[in-house]
Amino acid sequence: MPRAATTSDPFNAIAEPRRRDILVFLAGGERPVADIVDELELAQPSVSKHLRVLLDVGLVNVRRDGRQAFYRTNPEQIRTVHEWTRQFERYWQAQLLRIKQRAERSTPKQPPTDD
Amino acid sequence: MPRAATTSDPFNAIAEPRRRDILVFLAGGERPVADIVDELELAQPSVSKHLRVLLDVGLVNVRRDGRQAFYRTNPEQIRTVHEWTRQFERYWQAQLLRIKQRAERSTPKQPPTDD
DNA sequence: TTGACATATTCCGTAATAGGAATATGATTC
DNA sequence: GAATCATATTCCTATTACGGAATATGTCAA
Repeated sequence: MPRAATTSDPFNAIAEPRRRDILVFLAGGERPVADIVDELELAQPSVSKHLRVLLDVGLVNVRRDGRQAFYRTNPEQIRTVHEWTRQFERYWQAQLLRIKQRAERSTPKQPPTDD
Repeated sequence: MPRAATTSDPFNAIAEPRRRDILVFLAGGERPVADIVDELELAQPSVSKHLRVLLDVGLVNVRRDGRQAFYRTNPEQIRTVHEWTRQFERYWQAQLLRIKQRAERSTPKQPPTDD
């Protein structure tokens, strides 16, 4: 089985670095496609294709006005990924605590608590 | 250019759902490969291959003891993804606020603030 | 209508994927 | 040393991806 489609979920969609760049650029507010092309220095068809993927998974929204298309990031969908990673928060906090305690033990002004 | 290698960064590595399952399973503490095979009901070679990818990007660590290999999630590396998504936090908070305000406006007990 | 403009799609080629089956490596036990 | 156990790697294949170039679609202006 090959890799899952980029349009299958936000995890696959944000695997591509250019798409992450686009999401960051569009986070502040809606922008026409040409602005993305100029700012990120990508080919226009490439931008349109990336936007298509992002649109399919709901990571961006469009508003069409005349011949322009204004895209903006849909932060709610990024939140999906944020929440998944958040479940590991307690583990990296524990890890940081252990590092801190180790540092305190090497300069024992205060008696360290147990591990 | 095809998609970036799964071993290029954590974003690509966690694009695969089974790898996310493995990371969650290994978050609580180290486990031998056979436990992953049993718990997630995957073929053993498949698990070894996924672990290889996760190891290459630093999402897991190994401790080898005899013929067994004990893997555990390295939460610090997942934090990379968490921090990237976190930059959108203010935007989805603003979005939630707008939704809340709209709800208040439809039952105007209190005068709503401006949009 | 014609032409210019903004964006989207198609076609092509190369490269990487994940699963399955078979096999390899390496450690223990007899 | 031989058999067994735990894990890793290799080979194969179908599928998908992304970039580039060319082209299509749709809108506005003259």
